[in-house]
Amino acid sequence: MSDKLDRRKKYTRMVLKDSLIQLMNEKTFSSITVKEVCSRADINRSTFYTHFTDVLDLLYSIEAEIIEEMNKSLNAFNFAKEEESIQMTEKLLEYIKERKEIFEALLENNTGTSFEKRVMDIARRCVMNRALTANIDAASYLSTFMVSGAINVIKDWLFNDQKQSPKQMAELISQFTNKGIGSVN
Amino acid sequence: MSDKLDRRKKYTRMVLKDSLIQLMNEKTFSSITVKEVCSRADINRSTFYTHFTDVLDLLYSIEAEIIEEMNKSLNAFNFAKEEESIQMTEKLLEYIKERKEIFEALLENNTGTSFEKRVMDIARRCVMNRALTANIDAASYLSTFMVSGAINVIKDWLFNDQKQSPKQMAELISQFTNKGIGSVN
DNA sequence: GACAGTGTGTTGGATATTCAACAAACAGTT
DNA sequence: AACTGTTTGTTGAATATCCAACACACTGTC
Repeated sequence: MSDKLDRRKKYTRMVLKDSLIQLMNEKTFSSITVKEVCSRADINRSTFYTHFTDVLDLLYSIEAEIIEEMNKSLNAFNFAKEEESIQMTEKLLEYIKERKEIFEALLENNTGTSFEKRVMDIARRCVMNRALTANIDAASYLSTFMVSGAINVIKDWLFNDQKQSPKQMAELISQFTNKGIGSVN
Repeated sequence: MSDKLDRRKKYTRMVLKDSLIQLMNEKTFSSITVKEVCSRADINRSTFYTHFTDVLDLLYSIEAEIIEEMNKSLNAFNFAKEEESIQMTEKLLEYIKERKEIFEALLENNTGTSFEKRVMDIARRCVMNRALTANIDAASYLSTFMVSGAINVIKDWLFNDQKQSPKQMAELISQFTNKGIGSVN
């Protein structure tokens, strides 16, 4: 998209995001203040407000970044050969695992909506984005929704289990679908 | 000193210094360009010139930072108890070791002046600074010059040997002086 | 020698960030 | 209820950085 952002803007947003992710690893989302995020990022508080309205807004922008990243992964996945797909699923799982606390924060901040619904919402938005881009055929469109088939397994692994490595998980999931996370082929 | 620098200035100088140190680990000092330093630091080249005149100037500012750090170490060292001194020497040696490439660059860039002379020059400047601050007695003043007694041992360790750990070196040096790196006590 | 390619300093206007200050909302204390 | 301390948005002027452009010097190549 608008990839021609000023160096300063890029940097400011990056450190603010990093700062929030760090803090989410240390305390609950609702206890994190704007002041705290800024002081850790070493960014003036007034600058924060030129980019984001509040901490939740910042969180959403991180989420948007994740969605973009998942989009790329899913896109690449659908066009990958079968033997590469397990490896790609593994990478996607690693990516999700690293951002576990963000999903937790989104969950915490959306009381009423379940974790599954929330993740599916993100997945749906991925599909929307992908549908808008060209060269998306019906098969790959459908395959994205197949992710939901594995979502409960992933959730369990993410928040309860974690006994398997991302690699092992990727292989496990590939047994349930015919191609990694899910594709109708 | 002027510790009330603008956040932006602090950041800019920091990343430029880091960038140069990184590059010095990869190639010779004289082959490093301003453009290169800036591009790695993700800082506009014109901004570079508002802080430093050229790459050598940047290097000197790193050196100045080191000198300041050595000053602190030496000051603390002179007022430390005997049993703490070896430990402090060890820390100082670790600090020097981490910045080995800077000394090399300074050496490379001062053909004609030997390594020993160069280090002694730095040491002298430390002493000058310390002499300007209050509460420096003759003993601690003198002790700084005692560093030179161990300088050849350190040099050998730094550029040839490196078989001993900083801890072992600190103990070794303490055998040659009566208190760590050197103090008349 | 003409030429293309690259790094150097420098400039001016556009843009982003800082800083200090403010009023307002809120939580906890006495 | 008054008080203290903290966070929140917001403002305006000061400051720093960015960016694009420029002339210049240097290097290697045809």
